[in-house]
Amino acid sequence: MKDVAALARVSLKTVSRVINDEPTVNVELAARVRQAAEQLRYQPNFGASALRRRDGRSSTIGVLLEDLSNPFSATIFRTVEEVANQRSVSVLGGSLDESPGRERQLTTSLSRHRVDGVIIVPASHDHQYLRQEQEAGTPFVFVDRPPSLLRADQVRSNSREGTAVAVRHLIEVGHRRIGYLGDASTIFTAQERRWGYLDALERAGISADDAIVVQDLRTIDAACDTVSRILRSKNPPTAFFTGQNLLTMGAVRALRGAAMQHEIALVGFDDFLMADLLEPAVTVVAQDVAAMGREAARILFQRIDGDRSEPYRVVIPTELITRGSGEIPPAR
Amino acid sequence: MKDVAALARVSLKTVSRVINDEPTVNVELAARVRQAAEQLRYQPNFGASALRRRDGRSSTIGVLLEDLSNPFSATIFRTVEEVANQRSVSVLGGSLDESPGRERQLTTSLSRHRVDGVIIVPASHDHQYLRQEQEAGTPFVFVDRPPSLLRADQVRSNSREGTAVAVRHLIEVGHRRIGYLGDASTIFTAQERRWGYLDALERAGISADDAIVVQDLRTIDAACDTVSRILRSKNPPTAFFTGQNLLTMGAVRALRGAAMQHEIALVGFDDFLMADLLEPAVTVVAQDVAAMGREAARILFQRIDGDRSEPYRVVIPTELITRGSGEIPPAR
DNA sequence: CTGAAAGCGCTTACAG
DNA sequence: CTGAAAGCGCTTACAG
Repeated sequence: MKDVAALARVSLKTVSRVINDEPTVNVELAARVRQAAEQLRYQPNFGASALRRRDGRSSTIGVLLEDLSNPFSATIFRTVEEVANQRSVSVLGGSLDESPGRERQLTTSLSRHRVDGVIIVPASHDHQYLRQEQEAGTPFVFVDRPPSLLRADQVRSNSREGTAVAVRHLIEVGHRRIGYLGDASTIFTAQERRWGYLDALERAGISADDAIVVQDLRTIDAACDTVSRILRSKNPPTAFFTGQNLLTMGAVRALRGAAMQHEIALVGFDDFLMADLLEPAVTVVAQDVAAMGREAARILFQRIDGDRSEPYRVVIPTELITRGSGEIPPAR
Repeated sequence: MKDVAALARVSLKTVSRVINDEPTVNVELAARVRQAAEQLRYQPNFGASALRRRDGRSSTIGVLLEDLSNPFSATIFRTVEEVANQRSVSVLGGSLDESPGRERQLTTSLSRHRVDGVIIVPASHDHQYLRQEQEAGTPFVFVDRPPSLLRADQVRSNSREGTAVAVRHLIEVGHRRIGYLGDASTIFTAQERRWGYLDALERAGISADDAIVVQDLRTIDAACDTVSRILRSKNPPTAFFTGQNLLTMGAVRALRGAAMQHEIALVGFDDFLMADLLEPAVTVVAQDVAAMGREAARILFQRIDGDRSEPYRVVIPTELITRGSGEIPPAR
């Protein structure tokens, strides 16, 4: 900037004015500054500018997700990025892998970078440690899972109702014995979905059987093994509900392995690429992940722009997509 | 920091020493500083520190990808993030969507953030504009596609050879008429794969037929439509090679739609989740995307650490995974 | 409309 | 081992 000022024969302050598009600059001087900046390929230093600025804005936000390499996380990142880019804001991304330790680490790192706001799919269950930062003016928007012991905005799907609808669908097809596979029970949505499953059973007067309700499954292989084991048990279910993408894929694999894919019904939570090309095509409860990301970004920037109202609590509806696997009637 | 110094009754400089783990600090003073920092929940300001530091390091790198929401890009981001986190470096991510304009925009933004280095899957074909930045000390590592008109490190798969191996495989199964579907011909890897296809045909003395070689296909739907159209043509191929994930999925859909999936062979470039669960399971040329990301990150940090040697050119091998669809013999 | 001085939070370079 | 002064690149607050 100093060099630009020298080359354009103006003061530092005038260069600063031109760079920041302040209107009160003589057209001729502005042109001279711009030409000098061009010639020197001057790039303003965001960090230095943020340091002195009144608002201290860094033009950076943070997005902390479960795992950037899974489609859910990646879609959230992408939609947030889209909104951020319209405002020339850059996005720092990080994966928490369900580790509260990493959550602490990465939020600390974001705070040292003085990000203007954070979108987070949290791994921990106690967010009091964010209070200070929040009160200092950094907004946090929680996605997919609510904040614990902290008042903050949240955006999520109606997991419980969505699951209940799906399980009710299986019941309507005639199933009375429905297996359930769920993710780690520490995860909010996993709990919600299990509740939704129990809601639907209860409404139909069916009592749950722990032998066919398995939680804390995290991978395709774990789900595959579990379904295989249950299929070989004394009184196997006639249908399965799987609480997450990978578990659905694992169930597909197990049913296929047992050549039962056309006899045993299956509904999964969350849609996935190729679900419609499997045989049978897989019936799912689809979440609108892009909408979740967009909403979260919208709220975050609203907060950054000064919105100080009560915390928002946005619930995005889910949709049952019937494709075949969920419409297989019970054999008996 | 000022407050911490006041509370600990030491100078600014001493606080700075403690924060940066300089060894020459009295143990007692250090303890007092740490306690004060804890009490005030002091978070050092990376930006301010970078501003004054000799090396000017921001502890941030940039990763510019094609589209964070596709598995290839997401995997690269994830593996880079992994390496960066070990060094407490944060990662700014961005999607270019094959737009040279966005590439300019986002590299400019990264430069204003004074990132310590950039990993990029480029969209443009002229990277001279990065020269100045590069000479000023910001290393760039190109992934999946080489730099143009710029000397820089690159990490990519052996697309051409991998494709040739796959097409040769189809020829060995007995196919002489093999359709080809490729991505936008502006993309380096799309060109490479087409060359690999032509290499294999030539080696077998088969002349290519433009009627069944289609490029510039970008989506599942486009690939599906194209395959459907070709299947209805006068002289359809007995096998297809698809140059990319989405195109493979589109081909699967089209073959399925025509109920030809067990008659017409298919090999796709790049593996995808569920490929092994389709019927028939899909034979693919798999790239080791995680290895590409890891290598790129490794090289980037080596450069950041001062490596000034000649540009690296790393080629990661691909692997043919036979699963069934590629082993279907021609009907005639 | 333009500029000289001060200061953001930190580290450097130096003196003690 | 510790600290007072200067300065990184920028914006603020003020004077002209």
